[in-house]
Amino acid sequence: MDLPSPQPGTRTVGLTSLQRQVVDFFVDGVRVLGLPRSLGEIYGLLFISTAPLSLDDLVRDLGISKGSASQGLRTLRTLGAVREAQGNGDRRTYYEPAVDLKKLVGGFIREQVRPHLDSGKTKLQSISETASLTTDPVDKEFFTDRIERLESWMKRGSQVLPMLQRILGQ
Amino acid sequence: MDLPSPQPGTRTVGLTSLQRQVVDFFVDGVRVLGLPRSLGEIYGLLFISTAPLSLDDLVRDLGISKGSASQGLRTLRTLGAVREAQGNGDRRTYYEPAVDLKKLVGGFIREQVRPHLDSGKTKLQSISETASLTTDPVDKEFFTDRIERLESWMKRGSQVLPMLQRILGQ
DNA sequence: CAAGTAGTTCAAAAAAACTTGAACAAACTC
DNA sequence: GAGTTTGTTCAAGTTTTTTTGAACTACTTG
Repeated sequence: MDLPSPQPGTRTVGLTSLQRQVVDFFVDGVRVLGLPRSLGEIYGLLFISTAPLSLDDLVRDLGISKGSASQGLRTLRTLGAVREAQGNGDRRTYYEPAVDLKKLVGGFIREQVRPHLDSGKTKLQSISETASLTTDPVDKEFFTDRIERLESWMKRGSQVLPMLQRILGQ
Repeated sequence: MDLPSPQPGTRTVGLTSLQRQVVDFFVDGVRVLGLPRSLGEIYGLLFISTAPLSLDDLVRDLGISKGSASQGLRTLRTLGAVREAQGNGDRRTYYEPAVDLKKLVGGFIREQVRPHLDSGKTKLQSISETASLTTDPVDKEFFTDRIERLESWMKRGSQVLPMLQRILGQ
């Protein structure tokens, strides 16, 4: 009744070769973004699935633990990269991928980039205060100059994000 | 003759509090970019130094190993984020930071982003070939649609990079 | 050219990040 | 309402990444 038992040492044995290739593609993709491998696996499989998948589907097909799947799905939901599929007469939850680049980029910016930009701005303020205590006028001018530069970097970063989202979104 | 000996368990003890704060700022910064902590430490210290620093300066002030400093400097050079300072009558090499945002972003794109985009495009081609073997016409149409979407994402990515660089550069 | 200095390399150690799985809570079913 | 099923949590285990440091190369200098 069961499918052929998995070859030991090999994960994602239940996948077709297309699925495996797409999963790999996204595993690489999320790695660039500094996100864990499992996110790429989950998103990738959803992306190339013709129907929504449940947590158990992911556990079985990807050969990952329930814990990984659960946490991965949560992160992907937070990022707006997956959503629950509607209307399948079933108790369990099925997921489908968000495939709108603008939305994906937006979620990434909101969750991963903005928080760092914001904390950077806070840090910069206290750096500025520390620098203001400098007594040597030559040093002080140099520090002020560098700090202004950092402030301009942060400002540009903030300006670029909405642009990025606009450019990438359709 | 020596400075007060370092407090055990604490690194970067040789730094002023301004230096420490700036180093922290960059440590956070490089982490977002998925680069190792030591790169942030090294770049941060160079950034807030009034004069170029040698490898030994970095080892002493940051409390990192010679190996880390050497490898970190190499990566930073590759990224175009530091360069050798000219004209100090001395055998050893002194480094100063590149402080032009355009150049920094350009180096990051060239070294860290482009290679992944390129390998992604290659992968996508072979995915496309695999999908073309699909017999079921409904599946085939779905796969084709998804792959086209990926292709459009990659294309947009490629288009955005130069724009980004332009927008951020001055 | 011997002794010293600057810097690199890379195997092994340490640290950080990710995944697992067992215990748990919540919701459903009969 | 006892027993399933679905999904979450988190401490412990595993894997991956980063750092260290000792051995080495290549200069330099007296």
